[in-house]
Amino acid sequence: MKIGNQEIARILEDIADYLEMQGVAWKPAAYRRAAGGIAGLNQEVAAVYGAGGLKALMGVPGVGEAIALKIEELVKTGRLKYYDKLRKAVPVDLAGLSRVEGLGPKRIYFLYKKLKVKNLKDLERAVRSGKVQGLKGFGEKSGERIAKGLDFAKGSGKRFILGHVMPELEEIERRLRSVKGVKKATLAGSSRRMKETIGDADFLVVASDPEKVMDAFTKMPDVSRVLAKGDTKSMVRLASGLQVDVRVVPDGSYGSALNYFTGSKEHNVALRTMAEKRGWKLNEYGLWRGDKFLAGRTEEELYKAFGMEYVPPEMRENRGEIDLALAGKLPDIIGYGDLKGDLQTQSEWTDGEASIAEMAGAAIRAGLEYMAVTDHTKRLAMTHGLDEKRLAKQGKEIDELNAKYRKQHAKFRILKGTECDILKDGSLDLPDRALAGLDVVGVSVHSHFDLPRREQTERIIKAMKNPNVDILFHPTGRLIGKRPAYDVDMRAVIAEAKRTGTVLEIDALPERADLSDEYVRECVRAGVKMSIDSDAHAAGHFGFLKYGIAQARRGWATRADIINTYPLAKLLKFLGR
DNA sequence: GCCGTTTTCGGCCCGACTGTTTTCAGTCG
Repeated sequence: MKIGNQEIARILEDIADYLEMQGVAWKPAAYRRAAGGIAGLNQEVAAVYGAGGLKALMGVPGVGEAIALKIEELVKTGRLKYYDKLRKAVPVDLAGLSRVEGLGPKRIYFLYKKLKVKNLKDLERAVRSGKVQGLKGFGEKSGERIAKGLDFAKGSGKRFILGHVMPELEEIERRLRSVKGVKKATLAGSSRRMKETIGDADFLVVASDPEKVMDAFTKMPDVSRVLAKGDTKSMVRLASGLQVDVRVVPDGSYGSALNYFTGSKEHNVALRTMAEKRGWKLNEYGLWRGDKFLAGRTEEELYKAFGMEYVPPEMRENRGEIDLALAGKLPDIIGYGDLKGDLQTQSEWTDGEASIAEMAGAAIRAGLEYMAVTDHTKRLAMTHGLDEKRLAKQGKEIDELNAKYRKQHAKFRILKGTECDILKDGSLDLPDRALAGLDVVGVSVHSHFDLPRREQTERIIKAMKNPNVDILFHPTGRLIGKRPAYDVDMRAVIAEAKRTGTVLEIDALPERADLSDEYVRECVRAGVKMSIDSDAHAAGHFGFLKYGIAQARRGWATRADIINTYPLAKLLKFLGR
């Protein structure tokens, strides 16, 4: 009965598609905006409605009276008569069919009318039997394209985790830069904004010979299909399934094009609206007053022309950054080189792959000054979690390593820590006397993910109240694409963190990215400190830290908000050690 | 259907690419 935000957003998207089939103007866009507004909410729609009724629903971006009434019906009854009626008239699997490349609402409707295609299975049959080819508007190529799109749609249509695809994207950037005649080549789009997941990737190129760029791009070894190849724009699908686009733009428009293709769409729309209000025009070719070019060679120039501070890509979501940039009051967000240490790492003492010495070596190479060893505790038997005795033994090994660093006059220091399990009742997996002897105590949930919200929240809060506890690791427990966050009242957790001085972690492991950017924002607002940790289980994992920093930047965190930007002495003082 | 320092009407981003179009529709980003 209880209906979630994603479900409501999906229904609104479906309604948009149905309206588009009928050729209705503007409404589809309105429903899609509302769906976006719902999907981006940090709170359950049902809770919003419960607290403030219709009025509160209308406060959601893109939701007006008519859509608020529909949401009310959905929340109250779990159904929507208007939607049921649309669906009955054209009973097709919209979500499935629209994942097929080249199929939008109009063609889905057409195929339903002509061939009674309702889902991917029907479509496959229709294409195989050659019924699609020859229909008005569908030729040989269309049939081929749909057949190929089908294979892909059946498998996925999913989003990609940033940290998983970034190495390949960086490689493509290098390749593009090495093409003869290329002056500039840059990753744009959501991956430049460092969103935790991306749907596709965009590159922008300035080149004297665009054709060469297109040839090189479409012939890269990891390209599985060329979706389009033109003079200024090409699109390919990689073997991984990721779609990558490249555009060649004139040098004089590089900044405005980069801005345009970096997005977000919402940020760009706000900029464009601002331009229009001043009687200017902004597009991917530049900022114009009539025929006069005002700016656009670089992004810096563009923002300056608006009288704004430069807005870092990670902040471009139209969540208030534009007003702050206009006022010259953008926060000085943390930079990619600002971390001095890492406060969550695992070693071969439990489920890590490397010895403490090897991990420390990698941390030093990553430019860090300290690293906490935080192996699991005994409750996680499958990782050979540490009990009090083994923890003490591990402490000796760390003392010896630190003594060696001191002798070598190395600045590096290993901190004794733990990732102590929070048990079902909120008590901890190690006795207080063991925790008291450590430099840094992290706690986390690894079991009983399905407790009811109140119980889960109270469990976590109880652990935070233990005076030995410094950090709550991966606070919501989500694994992107695999497991949702456990049901926990994060507002209450953040409030408790403020009260107890508990640090909330931004776990940088790409599939965790936990806290999310929205929660980082709330912590910044609440004055709750955070740490950015790699959760490294191997020497190569310190590279994840940059994704954690990105998440912090997307949440507008400054160095002061992140405790492992502090030099060691200041950190130890903060931890009360 | 939404929204508002052009506010209760009249706008709403629009350019590129593809296929099959004889001048443009559909899709995508």
